[in-house]
Amino acid sequence: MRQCKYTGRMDLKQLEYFVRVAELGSFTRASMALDIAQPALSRQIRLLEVELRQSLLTRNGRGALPTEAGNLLLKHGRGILHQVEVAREELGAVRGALAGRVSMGLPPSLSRLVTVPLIRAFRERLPQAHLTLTEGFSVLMCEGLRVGNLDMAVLYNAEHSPDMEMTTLHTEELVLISQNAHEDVKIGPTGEKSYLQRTLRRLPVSLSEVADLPLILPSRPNAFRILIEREMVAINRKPVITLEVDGLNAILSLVKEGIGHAVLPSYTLSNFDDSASFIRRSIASPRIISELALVHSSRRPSTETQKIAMEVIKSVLTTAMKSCN
Amino acid sequence: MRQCKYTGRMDLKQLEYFVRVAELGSFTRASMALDIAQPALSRQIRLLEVELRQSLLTRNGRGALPTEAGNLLLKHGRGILHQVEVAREELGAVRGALAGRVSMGLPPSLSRLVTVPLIRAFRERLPQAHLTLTEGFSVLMCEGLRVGNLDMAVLYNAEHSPDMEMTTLHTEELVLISQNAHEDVKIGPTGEKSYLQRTLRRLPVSLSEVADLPLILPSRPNAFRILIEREMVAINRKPVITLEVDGLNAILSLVKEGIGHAVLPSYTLSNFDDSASFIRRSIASPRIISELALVHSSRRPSTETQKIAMEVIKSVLTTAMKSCN
DNA sequence: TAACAGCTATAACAAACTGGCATGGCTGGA
DNA sequence: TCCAGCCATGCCAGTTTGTTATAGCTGTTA
Repeated sequence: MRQCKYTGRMDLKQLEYFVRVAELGSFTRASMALDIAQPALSRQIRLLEVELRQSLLTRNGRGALPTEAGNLLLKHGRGILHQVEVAREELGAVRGALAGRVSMGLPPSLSRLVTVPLIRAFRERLPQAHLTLTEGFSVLMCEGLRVGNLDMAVLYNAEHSPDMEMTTLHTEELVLISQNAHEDVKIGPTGEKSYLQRTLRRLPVSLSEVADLPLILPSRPNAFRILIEREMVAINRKPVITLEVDGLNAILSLVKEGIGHAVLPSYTLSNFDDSASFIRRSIASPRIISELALVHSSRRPSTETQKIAMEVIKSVLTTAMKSCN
Repeated sequence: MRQCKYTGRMDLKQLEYFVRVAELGSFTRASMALDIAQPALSRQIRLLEVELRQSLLTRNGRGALPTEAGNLLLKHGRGILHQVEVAREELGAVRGALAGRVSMGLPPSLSRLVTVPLIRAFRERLPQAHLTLTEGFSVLMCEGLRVGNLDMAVLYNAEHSPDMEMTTLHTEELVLISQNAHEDVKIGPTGEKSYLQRTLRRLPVSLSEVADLPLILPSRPNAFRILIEREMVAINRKPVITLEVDGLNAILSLVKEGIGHAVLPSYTLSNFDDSASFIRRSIASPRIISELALVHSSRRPSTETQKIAMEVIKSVLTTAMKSCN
């Protein structure tokens, strides 16, 4: 007669309810969105809290906000629900052609370069499918992959992990990007005007020379930043960081003003409209190699649609890279 | 009365059941493993098949094998269940260990006194948590609290506000701090050498007397400055301000040189290395009471970690105050 | 081939779960 | 101080889930 061994296994329904409440910040609004009565919501959330033995939302007179634990569950909950959605769609895909949803993460440095061709190629190859592009920094992307929010992501210098499967898409060396100074040159301590004016445009510099220049770098834990610092340490130097700026456009604007130099993959200039304002010099001895990889979870199966999406992003990136060296 | 808009949202329970049956290749064995009756399993699987509109298992006389769709769902189901497990584990971890981050603001006058014991106590009580200490003046702290930069702050004479919740930590009267003049005394217009040398060390002065002395005060809107001026106005006097200096060390250095006198809580001397160089006199009639309060936003909910952090800062401050009167 | 052994499906019933409605209490704002 | 908005609680009804008993099917074996 007894029916339940464990009363209250966390339920997809509860998870969905919780995510909605947390997102809308209110039981009442969520109850309207979910089209159920508010007390039912209150109870389901309460049950979830009881099962997990901690409160997930702090209620106040004007709504509810997630607690720390709540935020954690929110992340995972979104991921889980996304996966369920993917599974359901793939199972239903027998009838339709290649429908389904793919959520993909891209680093901001690539977004301008590949977003449009990517979406175009995607539309062509998988017209029935639904693509979600998310732009963000590596840390966020990894998190998204881990909890299941993202199906795949393009990352710089991703670390190997048993949970993640990765394919290298492209390797590129970082270059020194400086102001293209027409008149007065005050680029760095070593900059003699005539020297610069004549040969700067293509002359490789050593990393040690770069260490003398005032740099504008993204703040940690940005992948480029870490890479540069690591290489500098290897030659017993430290970068002179004039400014920490996150955001490529901002960095390049500052470089254009002559505030400092940047060290980036050269194609990032294609994010910027007037690449004539800049000088690119390759960095030799040692070269700084940045690796671009496509990463996806090895714990979760890829749907057919996702496999094709991976092919698409690969080919788009390859051609995009070729077109701008 | 109607309860279900969509009857049969694929359920984690169903998913788990299905995975077990598929893995064990038998309803009966799975029913034993799951510790439920076999007919219950049969029905749940059937419901799943109905919802997904395809059969997932081919039953034969000796058990059941997954169909093609079944294998697909098996892969996805395993991934989803794994993710749920991860989520549950992480939430359990949060519950046990108090992780989280706390950012706390301190007035500069306290920093030297409490920073080290505070961090030590914090490490001990909340080893998992991340503490950010910010030192700054009241105005900045208030702003930080308002915009959410800071979770809590220790402030002098904070004004009450509906948005802020405050607990008084300590009340202390301000004292007159002067140069400990061994030889030539030129402390003030009223300073007779013999008088000072004999009784200065403990003799209370009246506020009116203080109003005659040349003072070194912080510039407005410093909390002490405002407090002193307010009290002076109350007795119809105005302070004689020789210098406006922000920064305790600077003020005390100047006092040590005999440039003027300072009016501060007596424990501020512990910021300074050689307190022997100074004379402290309490100020009587009226006493100037400075109130130290712990303030945090009443808009935002406090996490458990933050609550504990508040306890920690309270106790650290209390013991620190006791140790230097 | 017929009986058997093992497995799954169905039926009937009980307990529990979920949702709806009415209501109460709290909080924040006018 | 009152009012409006929001969440919690109590209670009821419909549905779901599990249990037991039993029937039907399949492959094996005598």
